[in-house]
Amino acid sequence: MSGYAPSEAARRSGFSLDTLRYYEKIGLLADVERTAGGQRVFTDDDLGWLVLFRCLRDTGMPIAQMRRYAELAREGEHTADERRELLHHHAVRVEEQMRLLQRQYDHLREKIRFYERLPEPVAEAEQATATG
Amino acid sequence: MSGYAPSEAARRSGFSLDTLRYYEKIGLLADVERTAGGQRVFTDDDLGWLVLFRCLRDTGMPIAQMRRYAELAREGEHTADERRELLHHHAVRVEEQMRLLQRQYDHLREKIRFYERLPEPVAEAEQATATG
DNA sequence: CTCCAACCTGGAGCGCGCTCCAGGTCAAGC
DNA sequence: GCTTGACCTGGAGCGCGCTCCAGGTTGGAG
Repeated sequence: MSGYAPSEAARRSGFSLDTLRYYEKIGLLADVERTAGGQRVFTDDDLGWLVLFRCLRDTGMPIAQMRRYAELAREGEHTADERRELLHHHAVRVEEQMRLLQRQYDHLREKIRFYERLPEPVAEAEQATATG
Repeated sequence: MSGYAPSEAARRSGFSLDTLRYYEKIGLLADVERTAGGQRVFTDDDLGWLVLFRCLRDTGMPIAQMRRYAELAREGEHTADERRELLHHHAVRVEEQMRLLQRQYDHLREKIRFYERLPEPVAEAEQATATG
């Protein structure tokens, strides 16, 4: 229920074993519990953090910022405002990222349409060059 | 009209001078014209390529693949099919990327809503942990 | 009790995409 | 003609986020 071997935590989180160890080493993941012999035992809470890190990483947050967030959370409830702001600020940048991605995707589609010679007339400067 | 100094090409393309030189060095940008003294003169065509590279890079295409595309284009018209396929394949990956980004953005928004304590009840496992 | 796969550590190395540097050249304005 | 800022080259270095390695330990199955 709550106590996963490293390989199981890796499987569930989608991070590699090395990445899990790395995240702990740099202080992103708080010190993970150990068996008497020193082997890691990941809790559901750890897994919850990993899900969050996956979310933040997939949306392009740098590790330094994730660590900042994690440290704030460890400091206690009084950092909630700062954490919310950090996430909000990140969300704004993700929105920009999404707009840019959509815009460039549209360009890409147009380029592909050019190759497929669909009847829609395209008169953009870019298409007029020999870049195709 | 058609003949830009390096600084002007950088300004128009949004790439740094170093990046422009780098792109030429690795064979991404074809050999750029020079003045008698050896200084680069970028053409409108070069600028068109840079716009394309910007598009592909912003959508996450690795440089090796961009170079492949550029080389195909230099080989001539008979590579058009392969180029179209390359772009199409990339577009598919961009679509996946957009879906993932949207999904993780939604998670992020939910997390932020949790911080703002809006009345909507959230019962996700992730929220139930101490990751907040 | 033995075996062996999974795990441990510290630290080096890597792949990507630039970015910076030293030391020298070019060219437009005065 | 001189100055000065933009430009040139080859090559080293960097920041990020892992990834791999050697050499040793642990612990569950048989």
